[in-house]
Amino acid sequence: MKLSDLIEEYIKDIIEDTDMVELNRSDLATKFNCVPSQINYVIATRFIPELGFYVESRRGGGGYIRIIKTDLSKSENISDIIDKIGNKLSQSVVDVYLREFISYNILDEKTANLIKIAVSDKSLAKVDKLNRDSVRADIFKCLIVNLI
Amino acid sequence: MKLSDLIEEYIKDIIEDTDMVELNRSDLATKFNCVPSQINYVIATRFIPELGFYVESRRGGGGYIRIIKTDLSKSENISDIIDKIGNKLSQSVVDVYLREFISYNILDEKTANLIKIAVSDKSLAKVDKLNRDSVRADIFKCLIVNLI
DNA sequence: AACTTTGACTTTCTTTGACTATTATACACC
DNA sequence: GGTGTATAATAGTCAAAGAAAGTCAAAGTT
Repeated sequence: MKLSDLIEEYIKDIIEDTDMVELNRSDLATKFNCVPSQINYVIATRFIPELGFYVESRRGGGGYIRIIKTDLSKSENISDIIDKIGNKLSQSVVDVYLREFISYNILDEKTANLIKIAVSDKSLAKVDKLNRDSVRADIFKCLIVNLI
Repeated sequence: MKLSDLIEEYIKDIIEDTDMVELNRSDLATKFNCVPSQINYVIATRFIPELGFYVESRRGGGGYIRIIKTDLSKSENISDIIDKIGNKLSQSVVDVYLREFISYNILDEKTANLIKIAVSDKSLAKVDKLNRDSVRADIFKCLIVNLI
């Protein structure tokens, strides 16, 4: 079995109980006798939001990598939805998606409204216009992936 | 290892009751077995005005460092809170706000989590770093205003 | 070709220590 | 007793060193 797979398994075993792990990158690297960046590789390829993982970290003394499992129990094909969304989104297309999600009971109205605000032009006023639709898509997808 | 976190926690424990602490820098440093300036570091990074702390001090004999917490729950209304937030926000400061909002029942956990994701570095990956904290602040404030 | 492993380089956060600034107190002098 | 001055007791500042984690591309595998 591949090293990355072993590391993945190791991490998932820990997460199983509490839906959360806090790793020390270099310790883990030492444990598996690999370079630290291998850990990043494993995380980047296996603990992605599409699979229901949320990752946060801190550098410096006492640093950590924290992986949180967000409950995916509902739909199985979020990644299909995400794929379809693409990497640019106008405000009006967001509305269409949200209405769709509501009608399929994927989201409730309150949540949908919150998302709408988060990705509105008002929220993104400081993002330059050329970039805005792709930032909007990022936030939108991040939210969808983590909410559904 | 995470000395600063310990010191932060220690101070916050004391503040909790009375919304105020008066510290003796060198005693505290001795207690935590560190150099006095570490205390300044902790204060400078964790007890900032954006988070509702006001710090005053005096040197010389009988000197002190006094940290006063200006309670969010005492804010008259949302606009006070928004004002306090300022126009730049790091991810970690967002976390602190969200925890605070939860503890004052201003937000429920689910909503807070959604906001956290909406303004995470992951969502904002395409916003260039110089701008990111101010975009984050915009989205955050927009959401707060519309949710509360 | 796609996936994995490795390593050099970067960025961020923390700890430490030398040096500086301010305030209180003790003591001398009138 | 008031005034000025030295000394001690604090706290502040800043930069260097240390401790993680992140990035990215080259090399290796399948």
